[in-house]
Amino acid sequence: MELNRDDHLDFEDFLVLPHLETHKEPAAACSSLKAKPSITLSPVNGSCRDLPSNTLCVDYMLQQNYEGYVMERMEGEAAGKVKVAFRTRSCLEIMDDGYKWRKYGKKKIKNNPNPRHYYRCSMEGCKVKKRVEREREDEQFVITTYEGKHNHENPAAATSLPAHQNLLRYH
DNA sequence: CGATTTTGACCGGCGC
DNA sequence: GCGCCGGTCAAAATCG
Repeated sequence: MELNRDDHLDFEDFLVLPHLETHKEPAAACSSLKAKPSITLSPVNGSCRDLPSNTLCVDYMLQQNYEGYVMERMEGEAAGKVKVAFRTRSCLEIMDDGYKWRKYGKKKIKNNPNPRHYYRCSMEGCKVKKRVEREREDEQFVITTYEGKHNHENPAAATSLPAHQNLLRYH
């Protein structure tokens, strides 16, 4: 099963509101996060060519914080679900993406001194999962993975603007 | 007092 | 079959 570039729309189902100005970052360590993010998608480059066929790598620019993300279409029982992983330069591991998350696990992963955190969407009946871990080699990067699709609106988007308008607002 | 976090236990898949 | 590894459970602690 192949993915195509239009599937990037699913990304917005997970990370609707990258309003980093609410993160209260320590000013000295995270000055690069102060600017409001803008989002553009650029063409896939060659850096991800070893990925299996059910994954798609897309470059993603969040102003001064470079992102790359990988989408994977699940097979078997989880068929139809999409997994999205991306890398963030951030000194905080929890980013406010507009959804409410309940933590359900923490695990030390082999070859990584930093623990991995497991979250589930706390909305009733919503099975979306998220995991967050800091990269081993470069501690300034955080890897976030979303799995599944929300069965409800983003609560933050519902109280203000539709999701795509929230994105536009920061351009 | 309800919701969430913490934390070790538990469990299932996989390689040997 | 066994042990490692990553993911989840669940009871107790903590939070608001």
